[in-house]
Amino acid sequence: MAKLQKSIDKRNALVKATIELVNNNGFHATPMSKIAKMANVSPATIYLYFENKQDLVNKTYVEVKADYTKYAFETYKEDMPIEAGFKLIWNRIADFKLKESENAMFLAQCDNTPMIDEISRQEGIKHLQPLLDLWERGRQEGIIKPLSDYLLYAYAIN
Amino acid sequence: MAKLQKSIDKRNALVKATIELVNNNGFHATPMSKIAKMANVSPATIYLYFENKQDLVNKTYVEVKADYTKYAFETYKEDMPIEAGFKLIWNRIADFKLKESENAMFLAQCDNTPMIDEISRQEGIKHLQPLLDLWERGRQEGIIKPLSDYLLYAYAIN
DNA sequence: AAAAAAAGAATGAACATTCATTTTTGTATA
DNA sequence: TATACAAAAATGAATGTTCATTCTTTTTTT
Repeated sequence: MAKLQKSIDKRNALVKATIELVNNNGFHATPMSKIAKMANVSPATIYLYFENKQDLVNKTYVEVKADYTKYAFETYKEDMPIEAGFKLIWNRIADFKLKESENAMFLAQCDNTPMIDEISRQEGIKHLQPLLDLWERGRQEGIIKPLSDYLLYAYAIN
Repeated sequence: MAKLQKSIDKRNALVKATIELVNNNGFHATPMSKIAKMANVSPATIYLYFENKQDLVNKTYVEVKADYTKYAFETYKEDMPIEAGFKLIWNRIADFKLKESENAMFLAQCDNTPMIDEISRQEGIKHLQPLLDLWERGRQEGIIKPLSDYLLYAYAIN
């Protein structure tokens, strides 16, 4: 009971400010004082909602990742044909990156940086399980060639 | 002349240490003192080779990016058929990520983070021109569908 | 022996976190 | 319904540390 006395709005504002500031400046270059200011809160108040800066960014990461995967798999059904499944998910991911670009950008930074604790990283990966399952199913049905495995390493072009 | 009095070995050691430490800790969490220590040099010495920390990481980025694109396009010829060209480059990129994973990791961090100055970022993009040209050629020859354009946004799955 | 390179220690600013108070909220009593 | 008061929430300022950069001195090179 007594737990949710603290304003959920304030917490949300802190998470939002974290995303925006980290996107623009990176984790270590965004001081707690600025996060506080953007959320209209005193620096000390952040510590009522989060243990410390690391905890704040870890929790933000896991939450955004959960939103992301929820969106990606929203319309997917496990009994879909492999190819249709991939196309669907692929498209949903594209949508997410377009429509929620702030969030997508934040995830990209977290995923390519040592800024998130290993534990929270694992936590985030768990949400991707449906995709890994689909991959495995495609493999077993012989639709995914061994070659693809190797090519996967080049999934991004910067 | 007088310029290259300073040891190229020392400079290389600094660049190498930067890559390793930034990979493990991120830009802002790797102190100049540690970079110096790993390169067997005094902190002050870094400033004989680079203007400041930002300059060190900018230059490191541009150099690694140059290596990367050199490798990616090494065997590519401009008169190749579109598809063959893409496959070749794609494979070379995959190779690079496997064989030079430290460097690839460093680039990924730079490309997904506000840690590099805009100017150096542009500088890095210039090297990718052959790929953009190929893309444009594929478009003109009608081999690349408009749809693909949209899907490009989902080129990565984390 | 002059000039260049390198060193280590010193400086000052930035920042995460804590501390001592103040403000707000919820509730029990009149 | 109004009042008092305890608990929770919020605050702003203080603390102590970390670090980029500079300064002065020493070492190396030519």
